[in-house]
Amino acid sequence: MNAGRTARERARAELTEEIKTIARRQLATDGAADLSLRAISRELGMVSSAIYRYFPSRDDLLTALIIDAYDALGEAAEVAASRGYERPLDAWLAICAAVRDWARASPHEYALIYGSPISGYKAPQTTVQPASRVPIVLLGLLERAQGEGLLVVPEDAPVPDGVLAEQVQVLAPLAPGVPPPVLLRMGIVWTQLFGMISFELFGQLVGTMDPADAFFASTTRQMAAFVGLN
Amino acid sequence: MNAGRTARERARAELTEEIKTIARRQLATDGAADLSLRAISRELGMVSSAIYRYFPSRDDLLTALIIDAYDALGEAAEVAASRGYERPLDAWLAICAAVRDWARASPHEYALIYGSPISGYKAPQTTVQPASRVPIVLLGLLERAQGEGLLVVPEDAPVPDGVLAEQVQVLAPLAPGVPPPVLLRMGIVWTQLFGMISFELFGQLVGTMDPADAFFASTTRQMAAFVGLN
DNA sequence: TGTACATCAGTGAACGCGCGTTCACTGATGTAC
DNA sequence: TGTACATCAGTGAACGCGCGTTCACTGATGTAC
Repeated sequence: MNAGRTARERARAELTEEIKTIARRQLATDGAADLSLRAISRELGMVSSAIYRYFPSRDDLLTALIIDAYDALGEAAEVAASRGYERPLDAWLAICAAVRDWARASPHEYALIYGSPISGYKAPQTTVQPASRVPIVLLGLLERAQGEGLLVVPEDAPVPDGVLAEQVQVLAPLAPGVPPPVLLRMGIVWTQLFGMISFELFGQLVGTMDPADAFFASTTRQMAAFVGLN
Repeated sequence: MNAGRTARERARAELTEEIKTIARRQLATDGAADLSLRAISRELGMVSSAIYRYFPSRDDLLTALIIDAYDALGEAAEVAASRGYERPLDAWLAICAAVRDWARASPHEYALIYGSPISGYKAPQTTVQPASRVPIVLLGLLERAQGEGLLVVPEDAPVPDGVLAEQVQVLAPLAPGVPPPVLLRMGIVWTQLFGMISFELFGQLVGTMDPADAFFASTTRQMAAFVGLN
């Protein structure tokens, strides 16, 4: 391990991580808009300009945090998916739970990627691939269920046509063999999952479905049936 | 009109509105976190301390904007609901479209109320009632459909039990006579609606379902069936 | 193995900026008699 | 209707704070011969 890396390279990698760790902690207390390079450097015990050796600007640090967040969430979903459940339904429930658990454990990182856009910040292309990990997991699950004959296309699921049919086709390569009506429903259920989690974390469920454990459990089960996983 | 109001009172009401209008415009360019009383006063041509005659603090201005946003959205939904559609299904589609249209026309006000919480800001109780207007409209629609015999409880809709049953009961007074399985599904569909709109506005659909018109239309139709409106 | 040079991490000072809020004040508007 | 007083809108200066970014620099680490 660390073969061929100089002390300088190791120190650099460590400090880069440390900066991100402190930034994440700041995120948790102040939110993304108040993320401050000066505050980070203070906590590091360094002069403020030193940060610029590691991140060329505040936006670059934000981008790194966003990518890390998508990756952490994506990995949580992938881990849940590969835990070897016999029934795709159980894998589905596990993935949904993993996404929610990660969000509840890291609410500010969740808000960073699924909350309101940050003013003045434009996400670069590099965030696209990490952002797609969860959808890919979900489509992969459908694909597997379909292959095992455990996907029963719901009778009332409409076949998309027109523009929508084309848009749904974009998903097809990630789940060949899964019929378009199911792909469309996965899109719906995908927005449902994150909508529900956002409502829970952002306080919209207070007074009704909060605490949301029971609501979440029932909903993910119903959504499974909605896409044809039984 | 304006009976009994002094010139002072009128001027005060007008300036209060003007401050909020400028604030909303600032929201649209900079986001809520960057909302600045000094910038508003500059645009008003007044000295920065003058704002304090109208809003005791920045947080109070934010609260006013939040309440206005909830009220504007609530009213849009109420107007759509009372347009006299024969079929509850059409009223449902109209309400969903009205919510989306308002959100697309006022994306920053939408983000203010349904986006990430604003750091350091704690919403007071006064926002609760305006926030409940959309859910009340949706429950009222179910109630009406039920009364007209146009609500067909879906066969596969599970009856909530345990904690969930109690939570669903909180909604019951707003839609007496509507069976618990449908109330629960309305909760699900409510999170779906806003999840889908947030994804559209916050850029999460880019690359797949964006532009989202077709996706939105198909989804709201399927969600109507999901709650039993046909 | 030792030396000369290049690379890079971190310093410290500075630039130019913006913010929310308080406070004593002037002068206009409103009210009571 | 006119006067005396109270209310309130807006001023201007100040307090105390924080920010991102640049730049010339010192000194430590790494590399080539």
